[in-house]
Amino acid sequence: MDNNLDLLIKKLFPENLPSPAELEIKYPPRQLAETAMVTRVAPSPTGFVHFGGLYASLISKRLAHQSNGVFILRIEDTDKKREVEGTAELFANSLKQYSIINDEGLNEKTEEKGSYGPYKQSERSDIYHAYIKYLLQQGKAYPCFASTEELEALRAQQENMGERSGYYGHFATWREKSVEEALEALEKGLKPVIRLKSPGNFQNKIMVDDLLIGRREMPENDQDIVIMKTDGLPTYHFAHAVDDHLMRTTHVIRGNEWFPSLPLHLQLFSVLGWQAPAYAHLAPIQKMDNGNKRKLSKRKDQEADLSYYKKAGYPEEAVIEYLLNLANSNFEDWRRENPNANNEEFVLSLKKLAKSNGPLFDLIKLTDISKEVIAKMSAEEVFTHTLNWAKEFNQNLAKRLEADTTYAKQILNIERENAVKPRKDIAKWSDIEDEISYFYDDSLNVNSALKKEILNEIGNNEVKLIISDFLAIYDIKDEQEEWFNKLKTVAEKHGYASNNKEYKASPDKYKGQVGAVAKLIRILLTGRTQTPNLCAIMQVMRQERIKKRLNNI
RNA sequence: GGUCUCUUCGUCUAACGGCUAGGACGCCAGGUUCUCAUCCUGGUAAUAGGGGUUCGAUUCCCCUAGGGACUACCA
Repeated sequence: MDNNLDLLIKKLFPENLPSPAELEIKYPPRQLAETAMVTRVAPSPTGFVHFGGLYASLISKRLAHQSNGVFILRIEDTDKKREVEGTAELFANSLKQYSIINDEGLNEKTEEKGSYGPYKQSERSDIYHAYIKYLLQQGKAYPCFASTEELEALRAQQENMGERSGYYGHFATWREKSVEEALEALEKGLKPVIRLKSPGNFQNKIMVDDLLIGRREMPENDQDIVIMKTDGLPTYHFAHAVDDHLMRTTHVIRGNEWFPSLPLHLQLFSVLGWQAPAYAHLAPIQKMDNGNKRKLSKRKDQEADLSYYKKAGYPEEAVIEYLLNLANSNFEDWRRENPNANNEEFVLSLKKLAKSNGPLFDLIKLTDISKEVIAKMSAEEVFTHTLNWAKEFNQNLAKRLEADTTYAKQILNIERENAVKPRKDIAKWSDIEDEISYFYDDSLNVNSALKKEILNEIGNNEVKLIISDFLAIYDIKDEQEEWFNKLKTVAEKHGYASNNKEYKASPDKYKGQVGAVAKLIRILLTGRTQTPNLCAIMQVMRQERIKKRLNNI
């Protein structure tokens, strides 16, 4: 009997495998302080980076680094059918862009760092096999040759009878089969999966602890779940237990879709004789869809994919601050008290994460945060970010910026570095093109409807007189106050009140007020009725351009 | 169906069982400014419903309703 079991195991795993004891030595407990947290993010490479993945990564990384611990990036590529090549690198790259640097695992150059690897599950087969072999020897796991059709039939039957579906109890037929029967099936060329022989009873209740959800009662796991698929790769559940034990993870932070699997995972740790890590299950970020909330989904929501923010040109910092705000609502209080601090200085608290079922994604809130973030940047920073963005997503803008970088930076500095209250009208780099277009002669619409309108309103001759009077006294070096005084002088000369109060007091005495003259100049100069400070704009535009535009009636 | 979980302004959320349920975003109104973006003032709006326990319930308990997750050889 024992000989036959050995034979079966040898047929299943002919290769030379390390023993569990050897693996314990190879991956020893980490020499870290008691309070240090070892966390990891473990994406499966399916072609894109999910917004929720960034959220979990941010929290995991912050908690690890705040406690002088370790943050790991592990790639869960055990599903060969769904795998999209290059996603692992994409993930590492994206994290890096958002300043979420992992201490161990893959980096953006497809190299690995850290001594607890490999960090790609597809390269850890020997490790998983070692433990599966061990469980088989112990009689805690068994091969199962049930076909997909058989399993489907079983499920249908269970549904008909109103029973819980799954492979458990007396439904788990291969659990009771002899080693000889397994050998026989093997002889026929059938490929088995390996199942856990669950020691659990569904009637038993166990207490599970979650750092966010709290202490909860759940039924024990009694499902003989698959731990190794026919292709020899482990399932998520098994790989999770093995990897997080061997990598000495202390805190597993992941989406709460895993919460129902917690009894199973605790059982796996117990069967393997290991201490389970602490768990924190995060609520997924959701979206309103026909009046119902649902998880952000890749297929339906473009904002689920991280590349959406990149393409639109939201600064990474803004996205991070939005997520920090979702994670800990006191972040915005902290930000108000520390307006210029780096958000890295904010101490993230696991306890303050909301328990609710998941916040709704709010683009308007992100936009607000983004405007604040950009308002604090220097012209140089805005220029660099915009140029980098434009090189990838808007070639024309990139060319324009590079053609005269000094001019571009001057434009971007209007009401920025010298301003008491910097402008807050840019939420993303893609907004810039329109913001600055009228500074460039090839983008100015010289025959705009607005221009015709104002010329009609005031009269061509009158406009010419106003403009020539203004140009006669205007000096490019004029600062705000002087500039405005000159504007008032011209306004008064042509029958406009120099301030609003006077005009309102006796509207009959005037054609209008100084604002009307400003409006005229603004339209001739920019083709718009709404722009930043005109005086600042004119200083940047330079004398020749001003003359040319103002005289082009 | 089964297991689990959640529910406070439109949204994100705060409130040892104890002030008029607080803040932020949005929206609205007023003020400042050459227009806009700002900035300042004010306003709008919530404890899902029903029972208990209690001097007192957003908070504790029960029921109902609704939402979400899981229920694969996917993660």
